[in-house]
Amino acid sequence: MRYSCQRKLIEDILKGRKDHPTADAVYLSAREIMPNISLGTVYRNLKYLADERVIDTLETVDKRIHYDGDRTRHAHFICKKCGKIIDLFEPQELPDEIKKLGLTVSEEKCVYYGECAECKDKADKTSN
Amino acid sequence: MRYSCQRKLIEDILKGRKDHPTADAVYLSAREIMPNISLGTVYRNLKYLADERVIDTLETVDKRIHYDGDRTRHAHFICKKCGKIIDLFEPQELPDEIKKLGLTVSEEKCVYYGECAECKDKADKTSN
DNA sequence: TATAATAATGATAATCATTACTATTTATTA
DNA sequence: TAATAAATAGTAATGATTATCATTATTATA
Repeated sequence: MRYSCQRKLIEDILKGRKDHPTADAVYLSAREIMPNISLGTVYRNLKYLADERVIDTLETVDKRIHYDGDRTRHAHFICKKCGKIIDLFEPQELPDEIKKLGLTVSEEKCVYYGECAECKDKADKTSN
Repeated sequence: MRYSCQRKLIEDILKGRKDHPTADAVYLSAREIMPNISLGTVYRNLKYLADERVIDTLETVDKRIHYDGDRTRHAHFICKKCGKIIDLFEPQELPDEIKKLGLTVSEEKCVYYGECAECKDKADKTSN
């Protein structure tokens, strides 16, 4: 593994933020520091880092890949109204069927969709 | 909601199978019965049925939408080796944080990735 | 039942996120 | 330092999904 400054930058950007940016968002951040980094390099390295399990990916209904620099085991909640993604760190047990069916889990991707507290408040206010 | 024969066919196809086909696979099945149905119609109706919550969608690392005619609450396991998708019907509890953070969940999409029993067996045999 | 209103279709073009390609640059190794 | 290999920037290609639009089918209503 050859660590180019571009790859380092991309990893640092992702590790340094707590949200779940798409490749495009990472590209925008990267260009602030390295103005002529190319989008292809960002994609290539995000893919590379994900393959190497340095970062995680999050597949959502928006059909864009969201990247997650936090590899501690956690689930996600996505608000269908505002799009906000919330981390859920409390550990969950694996379904019993996993063991029964002889499956080996290497990755968990639990995503819950619904309405966040803020959007619920807003909805309540406007209905009065 | 106007129920065209195409929409009915697409719903029936999905309800009639236990796998998780992509739009393309549904299109192939549909053409066997209605040879000049268009791919656009298949996409349009799958989207429509998903929006109406008649069917479910499954977003995976392959970046294609998989459709699921079974709307009973269940999780999925995807084998990284053979790509097989296995339904996990045993109910799981929602993370406690959902309640604590005041979130309302309308949809759950839990996907586990790993190795299925068959692929594990094959790997064991070849290593001997 | 005929008609008006409108929703859905088939065919095709457009979109857009992601990947592949290629000449060039950069890093590593001998 | 030269040879080897990997990574980059820039750009073209890919491929799943959507949008468009003229035409057809479905539903409601007179």
